[in-house]
Amino acid sequence: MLDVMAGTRRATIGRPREFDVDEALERAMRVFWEQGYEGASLTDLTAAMGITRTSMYAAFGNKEDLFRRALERYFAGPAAYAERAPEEPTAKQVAAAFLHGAVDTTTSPEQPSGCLSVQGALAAAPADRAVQDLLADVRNDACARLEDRFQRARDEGDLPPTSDPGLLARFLMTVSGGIAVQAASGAGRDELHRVADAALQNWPPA
Amino acid sequence: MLDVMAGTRRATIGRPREFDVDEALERAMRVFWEQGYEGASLTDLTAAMGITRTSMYAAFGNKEDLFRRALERYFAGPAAYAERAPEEPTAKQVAAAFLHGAVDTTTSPEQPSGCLSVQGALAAAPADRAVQDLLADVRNDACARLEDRFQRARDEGDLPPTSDPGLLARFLMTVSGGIAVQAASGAGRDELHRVADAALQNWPPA
DNA sequence: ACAGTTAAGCACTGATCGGTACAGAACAAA
DNA sequence: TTTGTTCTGTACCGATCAGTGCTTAACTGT
Repeated sequence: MLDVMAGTRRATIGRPREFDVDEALERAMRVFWEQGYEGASLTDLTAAMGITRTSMYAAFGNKEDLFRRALERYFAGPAAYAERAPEEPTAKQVAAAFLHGAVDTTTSPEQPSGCLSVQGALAAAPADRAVQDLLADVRNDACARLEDRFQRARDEGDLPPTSDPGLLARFLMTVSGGIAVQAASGAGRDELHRVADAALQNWPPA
Repeated sequence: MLDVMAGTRRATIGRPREFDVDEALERAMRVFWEQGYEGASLTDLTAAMGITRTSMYAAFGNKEDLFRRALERYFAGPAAYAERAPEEPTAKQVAAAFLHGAVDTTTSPEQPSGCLSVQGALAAAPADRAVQDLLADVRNDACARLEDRFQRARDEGDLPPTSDPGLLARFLMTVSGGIAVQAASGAGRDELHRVADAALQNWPPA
């Protein structure tokens, strides 16, 4: 039997869902963001989502799957700066967009402090290795994107030939991770913007 | 009744302890270091310490007290660089000792990767607020010590009058926190030393 | 020998963890 | 109305959490 409808939204048969999946996912994302993967219990999550455990399992699979979806939403929304920064026209602008974007996202007054992927990564019980590996992949991808971008910048003369694209990328990842830690510890937005500026002060000239 | 013996070691009456408190504390510290405060269960801890739950409670109080003791041991031992760095003769040497010390401690092949106080801080269930506050105090103390040191350096002409001691201190805390995140994610020691050098490259001249 | 004191070890507590069985409710197709 | 399908809510599962009661063991002082 050919499944010609694969990928299309099937006509609604059965009882219709009574909650908004997107809205529920948004709220779950915030709980994970505030409490980390392990710190967020299903009771916390479903209470914030406004649905029962059963509905959550039916809609998202399990806690790990829910976290995956929440993480996707995080990088598509609040943390989109990480993927957009490499599109800036110059290497220095890429770096500035990356760091200042990190500050804005981790210190937004309307959102939890800190970074979902950093919070999640450091709550490290060996049991949740799958989640840790997922987060490690996300971070490595971001680092690789920056490195590729700086490699291109060097090829184009936007960075000096002596510069090290991998080191520059790792440096930005390190500072942005530190910004997330500081933000989670309560550091202020203005202060962290100044820290970001300080980190960018010795950026290689074009 | 005057307790003239207060503070002195009472003669050993009763059954003698069969384990070395220091050794047990060292092993507990490593478990907290690897797994964070919440991630380290009493089963994990006591198994590593080689004692029963009962003995742990009798000797240390409870899990939170044990963590406090482990944290003290951490900053007296593996993370002593944080308190020793301000003793360096120049501001730049202070900064270098702080960052490279962070790299050495968080990437030691003989010890867990990352930083105990960062790992513990970001596993944030609201229930353990006492532990989070404790770790926030520790971090703020370290930042204040650096700031005082750089203030003195500026007064002594070791830093230019235009430099901002608070910003320099916060910058170092941010980078060292980022180093801890990178180390926990598996970044290599040599690579992080290069990142530390990059962060120190634009340090204000004397 | 005996009382007093402290530690060790087993078995247990109530609470909470992630996850689920089951029954009823709400829809589409027949 | 009946049947099939999907969602909702309750009430529960075994496992694990931090923490303890109680007995027994090992020591000191008398």
